[in-house]
Amino acid sequence: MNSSSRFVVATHILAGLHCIRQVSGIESVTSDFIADSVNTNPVVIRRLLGQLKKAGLVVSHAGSKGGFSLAKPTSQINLLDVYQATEEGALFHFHYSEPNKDCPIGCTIQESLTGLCDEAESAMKQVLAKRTIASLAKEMMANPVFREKAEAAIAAGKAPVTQLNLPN
Amino acid sequence: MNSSSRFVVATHILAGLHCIRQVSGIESVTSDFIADSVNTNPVVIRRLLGQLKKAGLVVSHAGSKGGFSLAKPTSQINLLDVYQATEEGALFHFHYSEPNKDCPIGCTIQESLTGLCDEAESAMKQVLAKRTIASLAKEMMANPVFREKAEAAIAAGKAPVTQLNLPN
DNA sequence: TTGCAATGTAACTTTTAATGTTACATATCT
DNA sequence: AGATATGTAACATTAAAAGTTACATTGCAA
Repeated sequence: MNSSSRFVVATHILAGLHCIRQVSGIESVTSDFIADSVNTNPVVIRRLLGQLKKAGLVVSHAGSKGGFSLAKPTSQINLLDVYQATEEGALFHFHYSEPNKDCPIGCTIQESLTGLCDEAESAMKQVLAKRTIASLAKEMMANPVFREKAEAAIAAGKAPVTQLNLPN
Repeated sequence: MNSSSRFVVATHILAGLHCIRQVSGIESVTSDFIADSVNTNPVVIRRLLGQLKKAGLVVSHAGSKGGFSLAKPTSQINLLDVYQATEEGALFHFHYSEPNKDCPIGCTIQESLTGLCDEAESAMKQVLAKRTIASLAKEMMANPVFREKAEAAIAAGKAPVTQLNLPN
């Protein structure tokens, strides 16, 4: 099977860009700022955002006042887009060392299993395709914890704004 | 995401036990024999079969003339059983280092994403649940390559039998 | 036009999980 | 008793992900 947390982190970032824009009006965010939220190294973030950029989900601006911003409306970005942009290869790993070429079982299992594995992977992807970043971010901002943490950040002077643009 | 080829290898083994019994009448197979088909080390096989044994899919017999055999009809073993027995943990990995506890996004993304990831994982599992080892093995034995390799193994004196019990 | 603040990326290190290997205690058949 | 298995601990190897350092490049702005 495939192995990484890139999909989850990328989703975190994209939903974050949406929330920040909604709440503060800020469009462009640096890799340092994001790394602080995700709790990792800025280079890791830039690498990941490089993949999202290739996929047309974000744009970047180098230099002073630079950063990353969303390339299109988040209602047009679904979680399968994010998955495809960040995770590579098939979900199910076949053997590292090929099965014995003289064995009737080893020689036929692969063909028979591949179809089923593909089908299982597709079923998983169909679920991801049904949900957008916009919908996810909306749910997050409706969570009371969101307002609470955002207000705490402002009170601590750690937010780039002093006013929250959140309903009610 | 989760990462291993254990599910695929375990499926290989179980389908193999079915095919061997069907073709030759042999019920019990050693880890050495299996390792040769899978092209790996016998200890790796014994470890994996230990998991299948815990799950009630195979039984083992120590000592001379020992080996592994199926614990129940392969029509009663589906691929989800195999998956659950061999792969552990959730399909989607959340961050290794927890997101920043003061960040409104980091604190809310997890709750919102978990539901979706669970749903995607379930969709994948439902596909696996629909297919049995019996059905998979039947398809493999219907593959012309199966007969071809099996006859070659007999001709080379590498098979434990001299006659194939295959239709036609 | 100089300096600062950002991305882009190469090179390297660290960490983790899977897999492979060796060794040996234990079980069981003949 | 001896041969042939499993069971499993301990360790080695490999591969992928993630983290880190360093620096070239870009672009804004005083």
